[in-house]
Amino acid sequence: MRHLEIKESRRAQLIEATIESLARHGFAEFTLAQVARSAHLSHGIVNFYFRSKEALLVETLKYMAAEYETFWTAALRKAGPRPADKLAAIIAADFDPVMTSRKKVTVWYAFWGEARWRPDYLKICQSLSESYFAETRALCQEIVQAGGYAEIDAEWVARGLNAMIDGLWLDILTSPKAVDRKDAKRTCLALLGAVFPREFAPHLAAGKAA
Amino acid sequence: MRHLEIKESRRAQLIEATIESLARHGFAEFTLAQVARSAHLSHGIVNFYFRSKEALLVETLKYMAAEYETFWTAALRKAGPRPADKLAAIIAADFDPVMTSRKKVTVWYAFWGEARWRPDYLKICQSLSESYFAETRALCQEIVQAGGYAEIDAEWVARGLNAMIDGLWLDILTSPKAVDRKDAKRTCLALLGAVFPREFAPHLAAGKAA
Amino acid sequence: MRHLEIKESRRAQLIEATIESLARHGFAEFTLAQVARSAHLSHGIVNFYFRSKEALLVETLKYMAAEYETFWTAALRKAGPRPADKLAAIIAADFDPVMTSRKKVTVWYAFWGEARWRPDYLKICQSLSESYFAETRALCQEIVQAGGYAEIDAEWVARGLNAMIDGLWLDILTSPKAVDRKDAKRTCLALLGAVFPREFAPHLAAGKAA
Amino acid sequence: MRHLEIKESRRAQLIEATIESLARHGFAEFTLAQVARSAHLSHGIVNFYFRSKEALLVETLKYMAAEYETFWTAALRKAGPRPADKLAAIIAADFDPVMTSRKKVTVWYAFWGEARWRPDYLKICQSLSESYFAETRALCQEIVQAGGYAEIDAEWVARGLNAMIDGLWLDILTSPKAVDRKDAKRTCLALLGAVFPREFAPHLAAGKAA
DNA sequence: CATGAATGAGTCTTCATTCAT
DNA sequence: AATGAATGAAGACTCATTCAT
Repeated sequence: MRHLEIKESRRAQLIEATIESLARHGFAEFTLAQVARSAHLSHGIVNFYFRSKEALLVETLKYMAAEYETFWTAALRKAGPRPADKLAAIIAADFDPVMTSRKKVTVWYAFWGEARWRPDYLKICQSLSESYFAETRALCQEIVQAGGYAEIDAEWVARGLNAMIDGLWLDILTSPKAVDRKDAKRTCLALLGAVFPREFAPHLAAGKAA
Repeated sequence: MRHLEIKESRRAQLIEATIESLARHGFAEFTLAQVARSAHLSHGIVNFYFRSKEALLVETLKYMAAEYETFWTAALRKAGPRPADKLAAIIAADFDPVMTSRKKVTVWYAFWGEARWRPDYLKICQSLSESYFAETRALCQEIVQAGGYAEIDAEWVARGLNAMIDGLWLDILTSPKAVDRKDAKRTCLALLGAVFPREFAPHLAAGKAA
Repeated sequence: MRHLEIKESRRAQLIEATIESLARHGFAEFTLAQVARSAHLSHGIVNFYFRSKEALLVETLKYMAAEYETFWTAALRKAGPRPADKLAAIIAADFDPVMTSRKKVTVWYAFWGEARWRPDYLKICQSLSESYFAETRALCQEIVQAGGYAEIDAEWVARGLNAMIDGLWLDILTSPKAVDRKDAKRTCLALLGAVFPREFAPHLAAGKAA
Repeated sequence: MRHLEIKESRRAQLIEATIESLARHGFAEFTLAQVARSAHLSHGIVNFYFRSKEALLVETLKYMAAEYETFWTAALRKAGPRPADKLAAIIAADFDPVMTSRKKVTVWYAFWGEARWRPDYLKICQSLSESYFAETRALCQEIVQAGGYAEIDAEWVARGLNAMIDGLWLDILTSPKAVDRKDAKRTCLALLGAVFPREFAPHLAAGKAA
């Protein structure tokens, strides 16, 4: 293997270990020693592949953002042609157990928690948020126009939907007994069903049947 | 002043300094030295009033939880008699600039971020969440029954509303330019308006007029 | 009560608390806060009655030295007229449960442990040791001369006896199950019996009978 | 040099520095910073090689116990075949300037001083004491049986001898002008000479000649 | 490439001492 | 005379980072 490949594979290994470590212990107890241990590598290696602890964390966040963006846009492509189907696909993706592992989402929220004070994190998180919001807003607008919901402001529907998804994930993480993925998905669809009854009736029915 | 009063006032002073410190620097850079500096006291004093750093943080969270519960239930009492008015009052309280200062909410989310890994925090946060959820669910159920919305599940409305409020606060904190308190409140009322159109039409109209 | 009397009584109270504290926790965990607590007095009082922590400890040691000297010379006075009786009386005093409480002896050895590095302590301990040694040596010399033990060096008998007493106390303190006061006393008398058989036969017999 | 060797050599270096530090300043002023300074290493290194200050002290004590046991049993092996020779060899070893440096013995008594309150230390000290006592008692018993001293209790002779050695070491440490190694050794032999005159006459004569 | 020893800055915590009340 | 709040120095311990091997 070439040096560059080794380098990339080691970096990936350390990023995975970082995710693992953050998920298991949180930011407060996150140390490079733990990362190294979790990656079954020596203590000093981390500063060899990453300039600093901060750099490792930023790279990890970028890695997760790219991964998330990839899988979310893929879900969109695979969805049916109608905007409602696309919205439903995005929601399904957000609560898909295969794609959004509990571990990953835990780490997402750990980063969100710190982002307030770290411009680096904030920029990455905001950028992801914005593209996600832009997409859902566009879809809502299509429905509003095509469905004759003139009195509805697509902006708030998208805003509210995004907020609800974020909030539900917090519920799943902190009160797993009270809320699970299926509940969360159904709640989001119920919101859309209340706003766009004609377009989301079938999705709602499917959600209940599941 | 009596000793007990001094003691209480110093504790409050240090708790306020803790909130200040957390809001300004986040958990990652939170140190007792900063707290002491922010309270204009010597650093040795903190361990005189609180057994440990952890104890100070837990007391701070308890203090905030009590404060929040107090004003939230007060808002409920002052509200009109109809369930919809009460729900609207709760929402108004959640986004009231006087009651929920940006600083305090910032700190709330800092604690939520850590709560995943700290049973102490988790318990306090969950308990607050649950009583809040129980109240909003009860109000939604009243509306469902009184308003003839037999097909609507009050549980998901309350769950979704709570999640949306949490999510909107995150938006306000991390994207203050994109979302403000007024937007957030209107978005919540729009959700309720979509679900319970008859009861929330007036609130919506008032929200838009504002 | 006069001020001076209060002062003396408080000092005595604090010295007793110091002994208590040292016996219970040793030097390593000895703090003024503990002393105050043990004396049921307020935290700041110690530095009011003693210039410093060190001063309190030195005063405590002096207090114990005076007490010990008093009771040891008293035992000597009460003893029979013959030198062997006097020696036996000293030994009996050294292992008398009423006069040498386990607590006090524990503290004695705590001070001895530190004395190596504290000239203040060393002086007090040495002075006590020396007067004790001088007395026992004189008694041994009397026995040597009166008993016709020309070949015996009274110096080493006294030295050895003193050393044995010290060593036995260490045994009692650290291995209470293996050695008790009675064993210790009998061991000392056995030494004397081996060296001065005629004079100590009766004491030995009494020791065995007891 | 291999890593394991470095590790062992550093640990030994730090243990030696601990002994040095304890001997020079005593327990009361023993700090990790001093140990590091005495070992010419940075202060952070100590916690790299030893989990905690306590662990370093326990390891130091274990190290000294092993060392002492080794040379004491070696002295026994090298001694002549008769029990009296063996006893004399043990005593000689105990006061041998090469084997029991003043520094080491000082530290031994520092540990003994703390042992009352530290189960870890106590166990190590007691275990050493006991094996030493068992050996000397066995030797005394042999002499009693072979020498026809039916009336003598070997147990107290051994107990008294051990106590005397401990006590004499205290004298050497605290009153070096009054007692030295040679005095101490002669005192012990005189005790044995008084108890077992036939066996220890030659040792006594040798002691006086020296 | 990789290791892990070494460093030193930074943090929590304890505690003797001071001092206003 | 007594209290206990307040200070600040000092120590144990952690950990990111560097560097020789």
